[in-house]
Amino acid sequence: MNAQIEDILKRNQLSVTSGRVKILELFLGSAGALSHGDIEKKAGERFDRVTVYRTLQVFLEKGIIHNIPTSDNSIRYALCKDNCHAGHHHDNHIHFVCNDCGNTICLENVTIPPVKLPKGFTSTQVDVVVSGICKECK
Amino acid sequence: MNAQIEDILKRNQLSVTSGRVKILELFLGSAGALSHGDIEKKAGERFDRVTVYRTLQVFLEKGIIHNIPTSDNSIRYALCKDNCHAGHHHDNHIHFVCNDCGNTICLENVTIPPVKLPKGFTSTQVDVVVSGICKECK
DNA sequence: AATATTTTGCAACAACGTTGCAATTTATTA
DNA sequence: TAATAAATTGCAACGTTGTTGCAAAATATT
Ligand SMILES: [Mn+2]
Ligand SMILES: [Mn+2]
Ligand SMILES: [Zn+2]
Ligand SMILES: [Zn+2]
Repeated sequence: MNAQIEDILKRNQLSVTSGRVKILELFLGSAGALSHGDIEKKAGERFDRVTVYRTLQVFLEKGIIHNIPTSDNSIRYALCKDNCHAGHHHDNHIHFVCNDCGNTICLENVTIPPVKLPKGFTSTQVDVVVSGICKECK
Repeated sequence: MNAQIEDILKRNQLSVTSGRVKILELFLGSAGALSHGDIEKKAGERFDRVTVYRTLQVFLEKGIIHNIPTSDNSIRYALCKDNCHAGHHHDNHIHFVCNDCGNTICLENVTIPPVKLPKGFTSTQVDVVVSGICKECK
């Protein structure tokens, strides 16, 4: 089994189970972000829907993955590259959704631009989601 | 009946029906954005769920409202201030989600910052959603 | 007022998401 | 390694959310 995957799980005090390993494999092997549905399809029949829900939730809590807001009721998830922790992410990149291929990707090299809020507002997180045509589909 | 509301509908070649009027009243009377669920609750028992879905869809297509992406599977909608048209919005503001009161508001005065994309990517829309504590909850 | 067009509500359904609990799997201890 | 403790999984059952077809009702047009 992939040592990197085992390391991710152990580092986060999670039991190494076939379901979690499989889902991490999917993330590591995927160019873009994955929705719950994507994972269910790609994982085959082997895992119960509920297990996928619970696994994503745990990964999110531990800071192993982060989620990407959408306007179509299908949250996408992607691996955190940095050492993120529960509710304390260091990811600071924007996300791109291709209107052609549908892929959602992390643009790791494009940092979140500064946003000046009106007086009285404080911000804890800024999400930037750009949609358009990706490099591959151009 | 509110003349402004009738005007919005007529301008968009939509029949003036009690459901559409009611939903526009809700938007005009609300400080923040509304989810489908919010509208169903606030509208009372008077309208069928399906009518709310269809109305929001039509309003979206006509450019009467715009939607705000979220990470919790509950899209929010807000009135377009400018003269937006089907798939051709002029709104160029960011959105703020308060972690305390839960309100989602359009910050009309905060424009979307420029985002420099990697070579090969083209953008048609940029969504910025800031979460934190709002002016009221501070 | 009569007719044509559009919208609505209902019913039925599909997809998505949640919870409790017993069985299984994984981790820990001896 | 075997026994035990702890955590995870699958199942079943359920609730919520979103979609579609169609006849009835409302609205717009003549
Ligand atoms: Mn990302
Ligand atoms: Mn807005
Ligand atoms: Zn693409
Ligand atoms: Zn607030």
